[in-house]
Parts: sequence; C-alpha cells; structure tokens
Amino acid sequence: MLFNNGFRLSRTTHLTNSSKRPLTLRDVSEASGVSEMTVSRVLRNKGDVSAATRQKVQDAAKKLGYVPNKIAGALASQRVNLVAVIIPSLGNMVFPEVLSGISETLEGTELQPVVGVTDYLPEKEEKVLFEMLSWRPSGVIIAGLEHSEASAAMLQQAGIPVVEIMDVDGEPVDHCVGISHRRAGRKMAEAIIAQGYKRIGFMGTKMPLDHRARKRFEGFTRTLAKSGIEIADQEFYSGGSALAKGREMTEKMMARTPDLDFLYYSNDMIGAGGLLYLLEQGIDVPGKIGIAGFNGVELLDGLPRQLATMDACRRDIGVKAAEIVAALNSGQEVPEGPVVTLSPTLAVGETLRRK
Amino acid sequence: MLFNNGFRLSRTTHLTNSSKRPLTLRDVSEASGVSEMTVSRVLRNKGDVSAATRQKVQDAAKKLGYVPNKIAGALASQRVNLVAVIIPSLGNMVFPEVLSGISETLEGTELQPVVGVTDYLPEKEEKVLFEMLSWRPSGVIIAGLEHSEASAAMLQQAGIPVVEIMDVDGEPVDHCVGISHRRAGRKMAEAIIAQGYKRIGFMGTKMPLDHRARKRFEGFTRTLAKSGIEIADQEFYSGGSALAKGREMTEKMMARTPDLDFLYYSNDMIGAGGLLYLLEQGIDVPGKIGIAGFNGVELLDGLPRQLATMDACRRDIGVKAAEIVAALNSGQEVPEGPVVTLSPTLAVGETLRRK
DNA sequence: TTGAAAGCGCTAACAT
DNA sequence: ATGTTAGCGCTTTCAA
Repeated sequence: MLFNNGFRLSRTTHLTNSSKRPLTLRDVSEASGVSEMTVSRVLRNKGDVSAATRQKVQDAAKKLGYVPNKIAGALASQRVNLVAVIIPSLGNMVFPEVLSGISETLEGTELQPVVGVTDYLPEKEEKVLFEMLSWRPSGVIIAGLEHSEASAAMLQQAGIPVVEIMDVDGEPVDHCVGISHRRAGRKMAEAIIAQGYKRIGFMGTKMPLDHRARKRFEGFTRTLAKSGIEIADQEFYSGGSALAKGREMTEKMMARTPDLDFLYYSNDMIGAGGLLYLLEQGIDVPGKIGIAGFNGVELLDGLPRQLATMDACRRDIGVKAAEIVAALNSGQEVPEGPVVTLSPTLAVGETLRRK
Repeated sequence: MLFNNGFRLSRTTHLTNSSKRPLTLRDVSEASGVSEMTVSRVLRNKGDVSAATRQKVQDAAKKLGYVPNKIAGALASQRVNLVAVIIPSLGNMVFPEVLSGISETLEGTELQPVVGVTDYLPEKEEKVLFEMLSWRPSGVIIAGLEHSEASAAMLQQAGIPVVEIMDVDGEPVDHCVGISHRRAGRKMAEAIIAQGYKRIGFMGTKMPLDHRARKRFEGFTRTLAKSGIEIADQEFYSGGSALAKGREMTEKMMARTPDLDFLYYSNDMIGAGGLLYLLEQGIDVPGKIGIAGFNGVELLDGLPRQLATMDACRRDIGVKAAEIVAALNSGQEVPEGPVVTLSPTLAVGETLRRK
C-alpha cells in the first residue's frame, strides 16, 4: 500500500462522503450555489431552468455522488412510481416470463415493477400485499382471482388500479387479464377425444391452492364426461424435480393401468419427464399412447418429440396487465373493458396425433 | 342482488373509505380516541401501552382497514427495512434459487428483499442500482464483482452493507460470498483429464458480460494446457431454448469434429440437450464420449443419464449473503471476514466415467 | 403510560 | 427563471 501521510486506508475507507450521512438536496444546493428548489427541478427535469444553472447543478450532483431520496420525494409529492407485482412463485418459469412482459412494458413509462412472492399461500399473500400496499404503489398486478377476504378488502380499499392476472374464470376486483383455464382444459379434452383416445390418465400437482390447475382439471373432466369418458387413472405429486416426478408417476401409472392410451399432464415439465420415460421404454408415442402437457414452455423445443401443449400466453398477459396499469395511471380509459380474455392456442406437436 | 335502500352497489363501490383518500394515523386516532403517538406505538409494538388502549387501537385500525404509510415512517425514522438484491436475470433458474435462499433467511429478520434485474448489462445495473439506492435500503446484495466505475462508486458511497455474490475471483467492495469459478473450471478439467479424455470440445453462451462463465472457461483451458491439451473445438450460442441449442450445437460439432471424446457445456441446460441428442444417435455416453455441464440444476434428476456437473452452491450463497447483511444491519461482526468462499462439489454422475 | 412539538428531505403552490 | 413557504404522515424526543 502506498505511503499515505498517516491516514489509514482500507477497503472500507470511503474517500468521499466519509461522513456517512447521506447527501441531501441542500448539499447539492450549497455546492452549486443554486437554491434547493431549483436543484430539485433540475434533477427531475421539471419546470424551466436555464442551461447554465442546469449545468452547474448537474456537475455538483455528479461530483458529490448525490442520490436523491425517493422516500422524501414520494412523501412530498404523494406519488410513488412503483407497481406491486404479486405472484405465487419464481421457480415456475411461468412467472418470470409474465414478469418480463411486465417490466418490458413498464420500461416505456415512469413506472417500476416490484415483485412479491406468495408461495401459493393465502396467508403469505395477505402479508406480502399488506407490506407492498404500505409503500403506496401506483398499482397492483396480482396473480389469480382467489384471495382471502382480507386480501380482497385491501385490494378494494387501496384506491389504485388493480389487475388480476392469469385467470379469467371468476369475479375480478377491478381489472383482469388472462385465459380461461376451464376452457383450456375443455379444449384439450376435445382435441384428445377428436383423435379417438379413450383410456385417459391424468397427472398433476397436489396443490389444492393452485386454482388454475384445478380449473383446467375441471374443464377437462367435465368435457370428457360429456362424451361418456371418465379419467381412467390419476396421480398427484408435490415437491422435487418435476422432470423426475413426471418420469416416476408415468412409470407407476403405466404399471398400474397398462391399457391407457393417453396421458394428460398438468404442466409441461412433468409431461417432458413422462415423454422421456415412454421413449426410453420403446413405447410408441403417439401411436400406442398419446401425451400432452400445459404451458408451452420454451424448454420443449429441445425434446426428442415435440410435446403437445397449450400456450398460456404468459408474456402477453404481463404486457397487457402492465399496459392497463400504465393507462389507468395516466388517467386513460381501458378500451377493452375490465376483463381481457386471451386465447391459448393448442400446439398439437407430435404427441397428440394418432398415426 | 339484495335490496339496498337506494344505494347503488357495484363491484367498484367501496363500502368503507370510499373517499379514496388513504387512511392516516390520525383517522385511527380519531376513531379510537387515542393520541396519534400512542396509536403509532401500538401499531409498531413499541413502548409501553396499556392492554386496554392497545385493544381499542387495534380494533379501530382493523375496522377502518388502515394500512400504515411506510414512506412517512421511513422518512421520519430514517430506517428502511429493505435489502436491494440485484441479479442479472430471472430466466436462468440459478438466480431464483439464490433468491429463495435470501428470502428464507431474511424471513427471520425484519428485513425484506427487493429484486432488481440487470439483463447482464452494466448500464442497466447502474440504473437499477441508482434507483434502488434512492429508496435508501438497509443493504445491497449484488451479483458479480465486475461493476462499472459509477456503480462501484455508488456501492462505495452508499454507507450500507454491500455483499457481492456468486463469485470470489476479484476485489469486493465490501463483503463477498461465492465460489471461485476459475477453480471450478480447473476442477472439472482435472476430473476430465483424470479419466483419460483428450479430445475436448466446449460449448457455451456468447456472453462477453457473463464474467463467471468466462472465468470458468479460463480456468478450464489453462488447466488443460498444463497437460498439453488444447480445446479441440468450441461453439457459442445466444438466445433461444437452451435445451434445443445444446442439441443443435452438439450435432454441428460432432459433424465437424467427429473424433471428440468429451464435451464440456457451460451450463446444464445445454448439456442436457447435448445428452439427449447423443443418446438419440445411439452414441455411447460416456463410453465413446463423455459430457459434463455446470450448475447442478434440479432438472437433471429426470434425465435418462445423470449428467456430470458441478454444484454452484446457489442456495447457500443466498443464505450466507442474507446472514451477512442481517448481521451487519444489527451491528454485529461477520466472523468469517469479508470474503466467504464456498466449495462447489463435483457430481460425477454417469457421464464422466470411462467405462 | 400518554401526549405535544419538532422535523425527516423533499415537492406543490405560490411568490417574485 | 428562480426563490419562499408550507406541509406530506409519520417517529423522535422530551415533557407530563
């Protein structure tokens, strides 16, 4: 280390602002010889400021390393450019994709997304929602239409735009963007029936709180029932690697009910596991047995066979929800009305076509 | 709908607080007949308040649906219980896992994580960091040791605990938790050499800004060089489904350089794609050709063969980083010192063992 | 155990 | 184009 005139330098020594007190507008004001108010205007590009003054202020702010205090700004202006985004999980890939749709769209505005995760637990949703609302965000985007009474009340009372996403089968508090999962289940059932499959097995998560999976299942079984078909076997899992679970469950089910001719998986990941297992066993897919998943995840592109699936419009949902919050926030109307229903497309792939 | 005495009820009618003005402490104070100050004390469980008063206040707060204003609270108390977590991406799975380690650990404290995403872009990192610091968080957890000068300066000046994560090959601003990616590359090279593989191909992302992948590659090639081995072929990709890319790249590389006896993939997802391709082609893995990836993702459990990989200690990194921030935040020392180096373990699996 | 006063750092509204 | 004043809704501090 260089000789330093008796000052101890270490990794934790701050050469500037070593006082530790965060800088304030006043510091910039004094350093630039411009009033606090004008400094504030420059830093926010608000109001008319002469080029010369602007320059002085910007130089001073940069030299000092001033970072504005949004807390104070928000309190004074009564505006917080944050959008609370509340989702069940980040591990599901579905939600990061929704998020990317949201952040990309908000990028064009002054709004910023802030994410909260509920782990599919209503109590946690309540906590997270309360926490986020206490920062007085400009809007809320929240997954699902099912909320505890307390959560629903908070959304109600918040007095800000609320967009419930992913699902449209229910009563939204305010606005809502998603697909009908009941209809998705029905469509898949229809496609399967149309191909002449009759002995159908179902595999899914053991999550009573995943309402969307439940609704798909309902739509699916009801439609089968109309054609006089009943689920021949079913299996539920929780936790662990979805790919491995799909493999295991498929093995178990095929051993138990060997005459199945179709397997419907509640998500693509377990569907992929099942596919890999069946191919390994030398079973003809979809000749002997057809399969399908749900979500249309990018992962599928790399599988040995293209898995039949149904796109859940994840990105689009994010984009649309963000657009609605942004519009509402700038006082505009939402022409589509309170409920925006997107249509999932069936990707027949190579595993849902009788040879 | 029920008869309602002339009041129009609709989805947007708020039965309480229809005034739209967010409730304040004062409202609770008036409703409960207790001073604002005492209401504040009750709501924060601070100071001595008689049971009777406490009850009155809580009842009033609940009945009104009061949500405290953290903005005002933070400004007055000069404390914000937020920890800024800055990561390159949410699509990578690695980062959600780190996040879950962080949030789980912070759950036991009064701190809350807030996530920002940089897309591996230094300019965006700067923006996100500035934005987050302007909310005056209690700490920062940020991925990587490479930052722009401006970012480094901000971290320096912030005057709050900073933990750089994932990587330890470099100079941290403050604290740091991660693995040595150079060493990870070296270890993998050693394992491959030990098994007698000699004609080695490499596949990875085309991301000059993914410093950790770069360091692994460096450690890998240098170690090979010491044994007189040079990478026989290499291929880089960007975008698209990693699984599909792994498949494509492997096909291309095997066509171009058929005598390869080992393929090292910079991540497990492309490794899985390569594995699926090779098995489909009836190529003996690892007899004819060995393969390995990096990360130890859960996904691998469901593959036909267990892919050799190296665990990046993602969860542990999150846990440790959060512990450090929490400790520093409550004025405690961090016994481990500023740099915590975790050791990734090699999972030999079934694809790195000569028969 | 409770209350009153002051002020956190900024911005809206109003001067000048 | 720039400055002044008065809060934003809480918490800190001090007094009762």
